[in-house]
Amino acid sequence: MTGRSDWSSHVHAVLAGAGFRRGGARERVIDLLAGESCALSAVEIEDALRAKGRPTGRASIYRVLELLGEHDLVERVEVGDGVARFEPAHPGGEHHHHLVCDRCGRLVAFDDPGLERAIGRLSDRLGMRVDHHEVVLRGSCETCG
Amino acid sequence: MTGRSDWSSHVHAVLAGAGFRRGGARERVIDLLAGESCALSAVEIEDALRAKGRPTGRASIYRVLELLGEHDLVERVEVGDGVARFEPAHPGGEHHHHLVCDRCGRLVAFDDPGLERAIGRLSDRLGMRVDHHEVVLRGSCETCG
DNA sequence: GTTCCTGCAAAAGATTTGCAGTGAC
DNA sequence: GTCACTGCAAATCTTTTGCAGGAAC
Repeated sequence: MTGRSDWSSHVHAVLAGAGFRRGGARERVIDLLAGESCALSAVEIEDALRAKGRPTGRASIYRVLELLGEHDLVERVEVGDGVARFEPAHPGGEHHHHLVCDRCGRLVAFDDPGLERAIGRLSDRLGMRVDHHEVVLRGSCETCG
Repeated sequence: MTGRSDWSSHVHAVLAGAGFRRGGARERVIDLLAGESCALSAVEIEDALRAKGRPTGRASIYRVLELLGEHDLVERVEVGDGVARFEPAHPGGEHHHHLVCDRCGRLVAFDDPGLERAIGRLSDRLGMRVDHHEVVLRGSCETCG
């Protein structure tokens, strides 16, 4: 299992290797994401950073997320409400998917080896290169039951 | 298998049953979607209708899509480019998923019983009510291979 | 000192809403 | 005749871009 500070070090290593400098906004976004296990939108990141006394321009947040995305350091999650969310992408490849509660809007993460196997078999059957996949379930969470 | 005109009749029946009147824009959008097997965005619908000599206000298109969505008559598909796409939702429940080509952006539809079974088992295991699911694969299509 | 990074403000693109006119029932 | 449906225009919301100042190296 890949931990939080591992991800942060990995990110810094990849970006340094690609010749990028460090900067305040970048560090703040990476720090925040490293401490979150589930996906956050750009606005949620902005609000969280402001609440922590580390206000950061929204444009910078989008730029950091774009950069991280280009280097496969974050995973982009869209659940159908018109907002993109981002979460740390771990180099080992382990990942989870999401259930969206239709009543309260909450995002619940889960993983399922059987689902991963089914997608692997499907990729083989399709005969196309499949780099990435995303599964979104829609229903009601435990609280809203 | 549920055919195209079946879907159209189903839509009209559901909407009439819910007390909605008919109107030009609604008919035009329903007609168009009934003849499409894969997902279209609001702008693509607008362009297609204009090309057919049946121009329709974009706001009306969004309103029709919203109405159809509320009645589970269309399925909303988002593949990560910031645009919502819509396709007919068949009452029988049969549906397909999508592969997005990262090179040309093309949307390729597929279905896979094994994947559906895996999702069914997963839903049972989670112990939550799962009404709906969506799978998006990302890779390269046959043409871009 | 050069070049990248940041933040503000403006722009772009998708979607929603307000409102007056038209059409369905 | 009433009330829903439509289309335009304006507003809203998310995300992107331009640019000037500041920071990393």
